[in-house]
Amino acid sequence: MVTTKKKKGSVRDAGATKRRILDAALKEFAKLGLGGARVDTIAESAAANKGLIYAYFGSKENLFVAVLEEAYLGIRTAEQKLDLNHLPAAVALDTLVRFTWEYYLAHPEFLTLVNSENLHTGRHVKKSKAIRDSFPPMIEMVQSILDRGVASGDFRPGIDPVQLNITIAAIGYYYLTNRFTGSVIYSRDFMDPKRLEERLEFNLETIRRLVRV
Amino acid sequence: MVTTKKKKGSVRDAGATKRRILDAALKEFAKLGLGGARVDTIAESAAANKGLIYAYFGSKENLFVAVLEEAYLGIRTAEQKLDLNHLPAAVALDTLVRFTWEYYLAHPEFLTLVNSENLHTGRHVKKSKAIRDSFPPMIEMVQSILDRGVASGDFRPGIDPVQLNITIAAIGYYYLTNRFTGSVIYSRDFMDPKRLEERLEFNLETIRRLVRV
Amino acid sequence: MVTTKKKKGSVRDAGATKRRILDAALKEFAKLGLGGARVDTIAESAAANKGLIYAYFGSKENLFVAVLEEAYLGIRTAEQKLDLNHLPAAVALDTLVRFTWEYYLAHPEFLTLVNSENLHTGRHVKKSKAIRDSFPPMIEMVQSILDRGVASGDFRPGIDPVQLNITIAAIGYYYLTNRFTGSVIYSRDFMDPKRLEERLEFNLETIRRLVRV
Amino acid sequence: MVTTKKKKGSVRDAGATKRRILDAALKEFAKLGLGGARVDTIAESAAANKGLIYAYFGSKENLFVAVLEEAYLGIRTAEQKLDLNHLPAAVALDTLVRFTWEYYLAHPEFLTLVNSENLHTGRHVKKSKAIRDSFPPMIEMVQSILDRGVASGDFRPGIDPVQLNITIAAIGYYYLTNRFTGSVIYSRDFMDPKRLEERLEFNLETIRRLVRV
DNA sequence: AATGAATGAGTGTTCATTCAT
DNA sequence: AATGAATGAACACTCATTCAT
Repeated sequence: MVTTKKKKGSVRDAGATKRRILDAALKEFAKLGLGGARVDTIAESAAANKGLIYAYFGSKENLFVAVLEEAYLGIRTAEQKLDLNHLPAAVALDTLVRFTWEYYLAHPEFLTLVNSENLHTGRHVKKSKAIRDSFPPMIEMVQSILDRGVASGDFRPGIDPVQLNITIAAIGYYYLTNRFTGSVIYSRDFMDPKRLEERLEFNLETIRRLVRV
Repeated sequence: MVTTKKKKGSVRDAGATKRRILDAALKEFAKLGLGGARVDTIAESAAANKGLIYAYFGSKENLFVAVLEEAYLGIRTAEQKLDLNHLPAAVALDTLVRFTWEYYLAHPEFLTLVNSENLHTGRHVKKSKAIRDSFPPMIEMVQSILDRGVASGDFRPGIDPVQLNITIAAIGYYYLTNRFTGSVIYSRDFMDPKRLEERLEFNLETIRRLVRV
Repeated sequence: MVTTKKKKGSVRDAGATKRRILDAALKEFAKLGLGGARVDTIAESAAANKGLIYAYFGSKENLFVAVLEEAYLGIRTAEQKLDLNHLPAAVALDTLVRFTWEYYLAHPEFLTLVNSENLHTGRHVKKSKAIRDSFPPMIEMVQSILDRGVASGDFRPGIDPVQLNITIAAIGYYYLTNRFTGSVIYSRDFMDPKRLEERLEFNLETIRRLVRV
Repeated sequence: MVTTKKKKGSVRDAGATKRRILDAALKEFAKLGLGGARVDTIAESAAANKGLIYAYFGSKENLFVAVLEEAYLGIRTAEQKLDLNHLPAAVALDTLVRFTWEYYLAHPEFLTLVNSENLHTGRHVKKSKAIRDSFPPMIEMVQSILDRGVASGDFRPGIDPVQLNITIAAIGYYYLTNRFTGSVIYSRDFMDPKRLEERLEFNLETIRRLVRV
């Protein structure tokens, strides 16, 4: 039996090629934004042909949407795995704050992608039903944590889960995306491990105080 | 008799032309970032010749630095005018939180500029001594508010003014820069006046709770 | 049935396109020098897209180096074909003088290219190992002619082959590159066939007298 | 009596300003050729305003003509001062060869200017009656040297003074304008004092042998 | 499925020249 | 006589996209 001949690493495997393109695109878009990213660079670092990008995704912009979608689904999926509903409210909230921080730290591309998308007025996110659909469950989960905390007497009532969620994101996100200007302006290395630990603690305290009675 | 007006607004006044260029550049950079901004567009909307941009600023990048510098000094100057040292600590802190929020709301360009600068790893901010020098006094001011609050028994001790400041910025900044994705994702109009008011209140509460004993 | 011809001469043949670019570039650089040459003009007269020039050569300057290299190797190759080592010394030297003259006449681009390169202080020639390596064999050949001439009693000893070579080049080169100012200044048409013939004879005599005992 | 007020070194002295412009232009044109020269650079290094260049010379090209004219007249004037008619033919000819070499060495700008003018097909030289008129006397002088040499039995008859003159120029000019490519190609420093001396001797020998009986 | 040659509309930047003062 | 602000036409180079093979 004859096996199909290969060239380079490209195995005439549409799925694998698509995967490599998405990975390369994520890196490129994360590093340079939608406008700054170069299709040539993506093709090269995906060890794929430029034409394939157009065959599979149609345009640079569509590729960006695909990448953005994967990024949003990535964080949502990881979040769901936390299984916060089985934890006491206070622990669940701490876990969420910690998870958010650590996810951002491990996936700085996510932050740049979201920034880039907002620079472009959210034009692409609007198109993606997958992204829009991924959020309500998350809000519900936060709501449920809040409800349980109120029931247990640990949390004060009346907290808007959306506002809370935005704040949890904000205090991690801002520190990390603005780490470059921050490091210069405040004369501290924002990425020093000690500093990162310190920031996480500060954020945990911020959220604990925000919800407690 | 009326003095003869020249075509466009250009009256062979270098200062005025520079001003128009800076204003136009701020808008363009804010809307599209450093990479996405077009020198042609800036020239056109400044009613200035493209060559003049190069005569006065040397390069698109230098122009960005000039704009960035103005933007940073703008917020710093406005902040100083608050004269927070003459207010009771709790009032001063509320004022700072409110000011930060309102400044961001009134100057959304500032946020995009900072985002763009961070996309470019803070390369330009490093070059500007004016920007670096503008921050220490601000930190001192926050420190002084904290000190007074601790002295009056209103605030708990041991709060890092830098972390506090970052958090004050974060909870406003994040909501506003990510208003486009936010509006889609959370299915609410982030810019609705009611929502804005609500967010400001939430932020005030967040910071009050963070510092109190 | 006739095979369908593509528009222009571009048949998606990288080699052919490169060739056309080099040919067009040679003409343009020869006519206007490195600084005066226009990439657009080269692209147009090569019936190639401007982008391809950059894809293949990287920059205008690199293209110039490629052209310069071809030009130098062209004259060196033609010289080698003369096979002077099998001729009596005096004949060989006459042949070299005549060849040099005729090559310059047939390839005036070579002269302009070298002038342009010297205006740019030889910056590009330094980079090209191919050019540097092409000269030593030529000097050896001239040396060998001189040796044979001395051995046969026709030439005087002690002549530096490099100085001789420079002089052979000089008396042809100068007349031809400066033919425009020369024609005006000396009120004669430097390119008149009679005049050219006359100059060649004068040069032959100059070199014969220079080497004879 | 009131003396006119001055600003900088600019004395509101049309003559002096013109002089400074011409000097600066000579340097710039010599270094970069007509095409490569920058009007701004000339203005700056002449400590003159760009507008003045246009007021005095009309255009960059006219300025080039003025510079070219001065350069040609400069060498012609220096040549006349040699007063070769009072010297024995052989000495006069040696003196001319030596003078030509030394003038080129001391005024490398002259060579670049002439090269640039030939790149532009002698367009400007044609316009200058002053340049055209300066040559016939020189040819007559060479003719007279040749005549005296023939009469004294030192030189052979029938030598064309124009061809001789071209050769005298060529053997110096070529070596010097092509000193950059030459140094690379022949692996010797063409500007080393020893080498220069050696070349002059070689040239003197070349011309002596060319004219002798 | 995959390649790489080819395209055209930009993009930042430069520069000779003009003109109001 | 002198200045410097202003202009517009280039210019080298880039890049998303298309297409023949």
